[in-house]
Amino acid sequence: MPELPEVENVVRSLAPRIVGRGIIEARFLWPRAAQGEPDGMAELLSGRIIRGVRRLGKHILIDLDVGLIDIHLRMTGKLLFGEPGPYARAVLQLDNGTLVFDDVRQFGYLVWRAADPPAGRDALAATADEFIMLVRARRGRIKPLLLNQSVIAGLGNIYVDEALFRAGIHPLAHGLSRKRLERLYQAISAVLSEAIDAGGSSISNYVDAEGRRGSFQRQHRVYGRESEPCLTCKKPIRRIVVSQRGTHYCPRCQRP
DNA sequence: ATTACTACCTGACAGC
DNA sequence: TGCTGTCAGGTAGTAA
Repeated sequence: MPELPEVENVVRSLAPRIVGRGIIEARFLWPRAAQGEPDGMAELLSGRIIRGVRRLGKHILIDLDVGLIDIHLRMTGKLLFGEPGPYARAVLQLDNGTLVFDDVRQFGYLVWRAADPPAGRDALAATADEFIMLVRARRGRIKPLLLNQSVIAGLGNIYVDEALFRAGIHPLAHGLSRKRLERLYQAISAVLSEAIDAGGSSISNYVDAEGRRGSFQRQHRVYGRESEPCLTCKKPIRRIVVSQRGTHYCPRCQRP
């Protein structure tokens, strides 16, 4: 579920409670959350000191005195303080409390790594020139390209649809001009920073590490608005499938 | 390089 | 109340 703005809010809510703390013990309640190495991971994590926490694309990276923890929430992962519930997959006992990795669908993971995971250029960190170069080096349709984390990291289904709408670009467009890519870059930067400021989008169950929901879902212009009137031209928003993902766009405002 | 399809999972919701 | 099918903020693997 979480994309860049949600992960950013998780990181910000995590920082004041975990940076500088020690990890007393790590327990994996679901071995696959440790990518099949629960004992080894628990061993590597216990006794470590947390030096910092940051975001890379959709990854949460917790820097330790030795290596780091790489957490990916995938669709339903959450990090929460407090007692583990029925969907707890891993528990970090810190010297000041308990951090629980919760994940209904069990797609996410929490693993120790010696160094950062591979990732494309972070969508918020990229400059306009970098963004344009990266996109122009590829041939395919714009939506699948923006979803490809090894090119630009952080965008997911909601924010791609929202950014393409704001830029007036059809999700299947390709070979875009420099001018249209500049407009797309501005749209991406704007939608991501507005969403971060709104605490992210909580459509069903996203919450940050303090359990707070976001409110950006109220500012979605196309995502989840199939058949509703376009906020610009009143034409009904259309839903198609692109890359096996529900894709929302305005057939009048977004031309190929 | 790009696309298409399957798989990993559970839960919410619509329609019968 | 079921039951069935569809959908979901993601990504890996495999094949064409």
